[in-house]
Amino acid sequence: MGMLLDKTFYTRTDVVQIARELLGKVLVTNIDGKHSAGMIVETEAYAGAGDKASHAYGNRRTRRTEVMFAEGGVAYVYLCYGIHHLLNVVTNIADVPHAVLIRGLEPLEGIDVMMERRAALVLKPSLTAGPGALSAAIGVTTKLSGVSLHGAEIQIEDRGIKVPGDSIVEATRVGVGYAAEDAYLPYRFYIKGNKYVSKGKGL
DNA sequence: CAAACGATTTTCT
DNA sequence: GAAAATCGTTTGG
Repeated sequence: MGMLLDKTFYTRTDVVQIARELLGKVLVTNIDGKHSAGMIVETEAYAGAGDKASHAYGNRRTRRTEVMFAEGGVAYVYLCYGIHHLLNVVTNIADVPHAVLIRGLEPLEGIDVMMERRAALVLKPSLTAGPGALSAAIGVTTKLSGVSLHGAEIQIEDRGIKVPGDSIVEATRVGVGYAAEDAYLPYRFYIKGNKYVSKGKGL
């Protein structure tokens, strides 16, 4: 219980496989002195240089995307629409900008903290269903971009939760229609029937 | 230096 | 179902 994922989990080269394996893992944060944790139920892979949907397509290297070029095992947090913080897990070896977007989380611990951060009155799936929503709930902001997943603020644990293969659904990514043919790649994974899976936009 | 846009969510009609 | 909110990053002049 509570086994931190080894660094070698993140430095593997198959980002799609990592995205699939992250389902059922537990994302833990300790931010502003507040603890919260939730099970990952939805992810999307972003395959760097060859993926038009990735910020790092064509090895585009800027101050923002620099974090993705780091060795796997750090967080990449991006601000979208000036409002939402999206949490990604950087994978692969250094200089290969692969990442996995965490899109859905099932609350396990610190639910009161999450609700407080989201100003929610009742616990409902929308608390953590969706990348911007879950980031807000667990206190992740762009200030945490680049921090290690083995550090104090953010960790990902394996608590022995097993996700049966037939409960994993493979699908196309959400909100990346601008990526042309790459928008149809089966890079999205989620746990079948889980209430905390985002609906996405065009489903 | 100025302008356009987005890996989304919420709210209103 | 449609539109607004809102600002850092990127791109062009």
